[in-house]
Amino acid sequence: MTEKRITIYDLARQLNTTASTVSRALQDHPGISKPMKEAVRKLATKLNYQTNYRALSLRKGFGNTIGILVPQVNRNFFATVIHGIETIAAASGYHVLICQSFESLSKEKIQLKNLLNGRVDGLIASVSLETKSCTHFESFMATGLPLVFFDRVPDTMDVSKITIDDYASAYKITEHLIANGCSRIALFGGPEHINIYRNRAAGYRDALNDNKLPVSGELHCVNAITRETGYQAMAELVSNGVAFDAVFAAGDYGALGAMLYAREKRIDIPGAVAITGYANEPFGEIIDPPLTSVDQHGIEMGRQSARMLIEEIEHKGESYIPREIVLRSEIIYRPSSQRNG
Amino acid sequence: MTEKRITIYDLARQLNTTASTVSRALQDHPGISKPMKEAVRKLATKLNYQTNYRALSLRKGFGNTIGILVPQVNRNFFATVIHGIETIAAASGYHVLICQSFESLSKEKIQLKNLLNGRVDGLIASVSLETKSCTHFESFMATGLPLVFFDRVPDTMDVSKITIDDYASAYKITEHLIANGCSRIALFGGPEHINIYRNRAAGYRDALNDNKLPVSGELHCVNAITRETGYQAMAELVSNGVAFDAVFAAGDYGALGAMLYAREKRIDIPGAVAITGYANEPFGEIIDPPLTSVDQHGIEMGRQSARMLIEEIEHKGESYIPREIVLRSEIIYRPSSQRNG
DNA sequence: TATTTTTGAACAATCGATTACATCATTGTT
DNA sequence: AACAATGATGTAATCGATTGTTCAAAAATA
Repeated sequence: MTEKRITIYDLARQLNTTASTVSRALQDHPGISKPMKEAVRKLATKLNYQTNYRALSLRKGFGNTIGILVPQVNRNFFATVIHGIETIAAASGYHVLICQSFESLSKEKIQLKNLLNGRVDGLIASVSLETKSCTHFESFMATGLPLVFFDRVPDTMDVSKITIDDYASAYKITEHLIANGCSRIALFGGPEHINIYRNRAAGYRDALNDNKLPVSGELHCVNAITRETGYQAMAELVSNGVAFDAVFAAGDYGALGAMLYAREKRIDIPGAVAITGYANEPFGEIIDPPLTSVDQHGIEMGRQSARMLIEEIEHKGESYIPREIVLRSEIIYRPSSQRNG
Repeated sequence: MTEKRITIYDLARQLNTTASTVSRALQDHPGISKPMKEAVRKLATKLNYQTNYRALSLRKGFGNTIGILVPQVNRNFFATVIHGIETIAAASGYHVLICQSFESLSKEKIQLKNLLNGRVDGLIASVSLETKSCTHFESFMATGLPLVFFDRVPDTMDVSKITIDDYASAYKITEHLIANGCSRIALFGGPEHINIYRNRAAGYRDALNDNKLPVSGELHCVNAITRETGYQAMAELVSNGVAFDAVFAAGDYGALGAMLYAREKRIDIPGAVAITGYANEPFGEIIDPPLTSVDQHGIEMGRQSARMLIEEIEHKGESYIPREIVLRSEIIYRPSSQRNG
């Protein structure tokens, strides 16, 4: 059952030569004669020799593997980013190791510890909702491993980051609601220690201010980015008798909760309440009415993250100046927010 | 910048002892004195020593890592199974390495090659849609690494497998459609070299036969499991003037395509055409009308897969008899298929 | 033919851990 | 006082690859 793995020593023995010769032959080293190379290769394929990654990476000190740490893979945005990373990684000869924090700080820390034990040569990460302090990421960096953040990035750290224009798109989508006749726009926000939610909230507020609309506290639902909290936030607005004619949700799932509540209570969308989301999850196109949202160009974000990280990995030793890239997002206008159309 | 990693040799040098003592101290070996253990541990934490996974796994011959190879992580079912696997893996001290085939045979082969190079101690897999022959999985097994398949499993291979009762649930859901007055039920199938689609189709056919309903070729849409192909299949049925009053889709995305076509053409669901899906993707609850589907208990499937694999890993050497587990699925009845109700 | 150059392959160190075995000092036994 | 038992470390081999150095034989040159 447990058949031994073939090693270069096995090959060497059968060919009456040494492991070093076998190793060089397999690498097409110039110092090895043609017939020897032939013989080695032939035997290697015959015995289905596979180079032992563990030995190789120990010897070389790197393993051509990049780690990805995301809150959840079961979100279209993250899955898409991963896809983008994989295309670039594969093209550059890197493998990808995916880990999830499930939005939990403690799990994030555990995953990070595993990763830096020599499993990866660099990391692409997006922090969990619970992550306020980043000491664990700092000790990851202290080991000298390159790190690139995307989307949810800690702003206290001096690392490469890639984000989208959260502020600008939130501003723009809020103005879109205003243009559609909304003046009392509720904000379904997320934890503001996370850059994206802070920036989206800021864009929303500034758009209101610039349009001479009041920013009201009762319209600010602090934690409403899941389906459940979105539903609840909507329910509370209604039951508290708060007057509002739109919801700007900082995430699609919060918007979904709002829509489901509206459906249940027969609140007309967008007639009574216009709704917009954020992330352009696929269900937004399916739901009735289809949901206006912001596409974050996940594939591109993934590609750029991977390129940055690989560059850092391959220039290791030379001091690398962290870069920050901000991608332009795209607002996808759908019926949930358009009153005249 | 590139700060050297601390090794046990560094610790030994600073403590005027040897690496073996340090190693033993860190493992709480009984032969090491208390004060020495204390000193080692203190220095280790002070210098933030991390054991080198590459060296460790080379030495030990295993790395406490299990690989997962799935078509896509961006499917609720697969993401859920992965979650289930992770819970068990974490509890047993294993890490998880996730890879995607993106439904492509060639990518599946590449991922598999990477995995067997000593990166994992065992693999949990579900094959891609393109996978007809399994020689690549056989050569994975030939290296002696344990392998467990779930859901989409090759029936030619003698390995542990975990599936759900596709046949039974398809039979039952077809009878449900019949009970709702449907007699001309279209089958939106998938490639029948994949066990699950073959079994679902068989359950459908047998239910029709047992209820004395004809199995008509024109109602069998061979490849309709994506949103696009589902849409197209529906369009073709209609444009070919085929009489049908229900769709049993072997996958939720095929059902989604059908529903979107129906929505576009104002075909009443379930009045004119009743529709059922398979996999219980979350959008099924959101879409209007909500979609009847089959829940596959992904978490449980993941848990059991992980348990089986870990057991095989830890009993390596002893010859292991492959097991097959069939889980009971659950039909989630929703309005898309209920005419009286 | 004697000497130098080239060629092809062997030798041995290394990566960072673990672990069987050897060694030494101490304590206990008779 | 002689000897065994114990406890605490050190020595060295090992996992499977890579690679700088060495070395012998063959080829080229004088």
